Amino acid sequence: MNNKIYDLIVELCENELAIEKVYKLKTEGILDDFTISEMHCLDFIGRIENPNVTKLARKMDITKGGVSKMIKKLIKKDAVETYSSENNKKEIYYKLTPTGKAVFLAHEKIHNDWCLREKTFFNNFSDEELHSTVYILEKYNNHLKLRLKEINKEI
Amino acid sequence: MNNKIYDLIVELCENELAIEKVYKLKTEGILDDFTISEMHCLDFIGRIENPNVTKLARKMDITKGGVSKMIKKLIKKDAVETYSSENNKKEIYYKLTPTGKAVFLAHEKIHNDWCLREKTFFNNFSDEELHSTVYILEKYNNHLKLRLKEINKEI
DNA sequence: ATAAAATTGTTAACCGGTAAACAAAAAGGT
DNA sequence: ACCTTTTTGTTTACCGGTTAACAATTTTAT
Repeated sequence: MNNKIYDLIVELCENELAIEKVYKLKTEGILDDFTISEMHCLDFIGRIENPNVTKLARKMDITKGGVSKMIKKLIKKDAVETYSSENNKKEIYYKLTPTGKAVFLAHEKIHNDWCLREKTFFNNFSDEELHSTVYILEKYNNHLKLRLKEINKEI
Repeated sequence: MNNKIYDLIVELCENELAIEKVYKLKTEGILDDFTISEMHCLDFIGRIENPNVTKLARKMDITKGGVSKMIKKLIKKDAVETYSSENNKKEIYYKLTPTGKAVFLAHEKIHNDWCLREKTFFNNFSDEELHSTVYILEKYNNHLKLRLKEINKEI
């Protein structure tokens, strides 16, 4: 039994990845002018307080260089604009333009609809089954986080 | 309860992704000369019967172009060589050189060790908990596969 | 047998992201 | 106040992968 579960988890991740891969093909309207990565970036800009490249890189788990380039594109597409504080001339902050906000909202709606639909799937199971699964998944997530720390320490 | 489980699954995927991201940093020896993607490709070449670009692309779930370029690199690194059949002058097949086999085996060992270690983690749970989780994960994997088919049909 | 259709592998231009080097600005220690 | 260290954002060259167009070969239909 405990042999099967890990394989199922691996398969789960593969399935989620495959779905994310084709997901862009479903978007329409204003979202069609933006890639998934750009939507993702706009999403973070819309949620973080005074976002700059460094904060965004940390939250998005990609490099500063990657964020920097993406922001440039988003500015060119008129979805993002910059602002800065008076007492710090090094940091540059970003905020959504009206276009950016429209993308943010459209993307948020799709995401929420998707999550809702996925969550209702789990109504098919008994409380006991759900409880056990939540228990195991919580433990395994903690385990993975420890593993990640281990690997980072070893380097 | 069924609200929590989907969030845990999302988190699980993020954790697995984060681990895969840093994993390369742990390799040593002959594996150091190859990237994770190259190891992954060698793995498929070692397992598929008469692999050609098309078969590999299908199994690896990437494009033929992507495979074509990667193989070129692997040939240059002397990990892969080509062969062909007499009754088909269009298809090109690939096989591992001794170097490629060495990488294949080293990578396989690391992978097996990792899987084994992960699997033992689930010894910590009761049969009942494991049974429920396996049940739900199996159902959810089927659900995701259906979703994937749906999305592909819509396009 | 031959013409049309499908399949195979390659290439060019691009996308999203990385690593490393860099200049500019800020923070800290003395 | 001054020098050192740290932090910030950008850039360059690259990696892995995609899309679309392409030539070559094979398959299919008639």
